[in-house]
Amino acid sequence: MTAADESGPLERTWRDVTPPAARRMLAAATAAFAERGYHATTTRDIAARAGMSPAAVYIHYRSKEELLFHISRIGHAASLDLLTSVTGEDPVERMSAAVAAFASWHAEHHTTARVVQYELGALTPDHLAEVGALRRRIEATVRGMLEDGVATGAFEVPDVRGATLAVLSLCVDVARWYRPGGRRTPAAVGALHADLVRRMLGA
Amino acid sequence: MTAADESGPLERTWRDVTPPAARRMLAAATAAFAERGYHATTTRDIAARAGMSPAAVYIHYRSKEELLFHISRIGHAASLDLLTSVTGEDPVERMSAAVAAFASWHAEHHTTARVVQYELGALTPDHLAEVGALRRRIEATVRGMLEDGVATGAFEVPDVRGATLAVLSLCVDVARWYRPGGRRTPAAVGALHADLVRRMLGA
DNA sequence: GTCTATACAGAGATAGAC
DNA sequence: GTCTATCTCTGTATAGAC
Repeated sequence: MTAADESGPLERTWRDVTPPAARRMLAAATAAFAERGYHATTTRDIAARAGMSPAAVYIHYRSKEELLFHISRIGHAASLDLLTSVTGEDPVERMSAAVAAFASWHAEHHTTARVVQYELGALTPDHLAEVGALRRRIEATVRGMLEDGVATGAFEVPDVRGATLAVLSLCVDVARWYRPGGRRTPAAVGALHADLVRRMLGA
Repeated sequence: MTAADESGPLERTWRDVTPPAARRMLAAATAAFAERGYHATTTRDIAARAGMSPAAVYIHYRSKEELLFHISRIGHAASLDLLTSVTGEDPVERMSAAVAAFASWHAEHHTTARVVQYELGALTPDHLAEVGALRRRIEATVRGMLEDGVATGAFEVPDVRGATLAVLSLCVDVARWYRPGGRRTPAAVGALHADLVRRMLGA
């Protein structure tokens, strides 16, 4: 699949971005930023991947950083949605479902996830603040699930904040090591991590 | 502590690098790469942090990438040393000591660790291959400890390779979120992670 | 070994035609 | 909205004096 191909399931992240040219640019920039990093990527790279001229980048985005910001905001919102849409009576079940979804998202969408997790430093202070608010909600959601389980006695952890950090670490780090076509499918990564987290939390 | 200050314990990583000017440059480059990323760092930044002229970078290093390579190689070797120097009869004790050491290293030396873990993509193919060999030894060392524990029945894990990946994830990701002056000391991070890993492995 | 000065290439962003 | 052409600045690396 090329960066400009929007038909695959991987590109449903940009579904709501219009017009199509802006969406292609976003997908192209995500691929480029994930592969080489924000600062190593040139606006010419992005334009070429999107099949357009170098100047076309600036039709829909004011700057290269604004492109990054949109990717980061949409990516953070998508992963937050994933966590908040988890349901279930049992805290252990909720946590398992959340970890499976979150970890497999970091595998399936490892390009977007890499930009989301590792390019925060390239955002302007204002944009970083906006994304930071989403990140705090993500952390609070996981911590809430953990506290629920501790309250019912389903989890047994000495340090809730530390355990929250560890759960997020396990999932986020998937974006660093995951390679498509490797030993594990995204679903398998999710299942593996859900199991490891259950044990880590003493469920 | 400034980047050029070599007296602190944090700078013992570069102890064996001579002459002193080359060591200062390495420490300055590490600080800059960790703070802003390799590609966002200019050779002028590095030189200024080391208190020298822009051209001084090229007295001891052929290129900016060579500077990165030295940091990466020394950093990888240091963290591998940490793991291989762990001793003890009991596999659980060995794993706990290894995780505590490895995780706390990623906190204490979070600047070096960030360069080591997140700037591999900026290395030339030859340099990446050399560093890759060290990385495989690091992974094999952790996997070996895990297999030892499984053999004696001290650990109970369904997927040894997956668990190895998870143990490394937990430790490596410390370099991403750790901030000095935060809630936890490096030693506390090490202890927390050693405990979480013990439980994750069913010890 | 270190400096000042600078060559050369490449990057982000804009102008103006279509 | 998209293109071609280009402006301007910055960045890596080198030359040559001291």
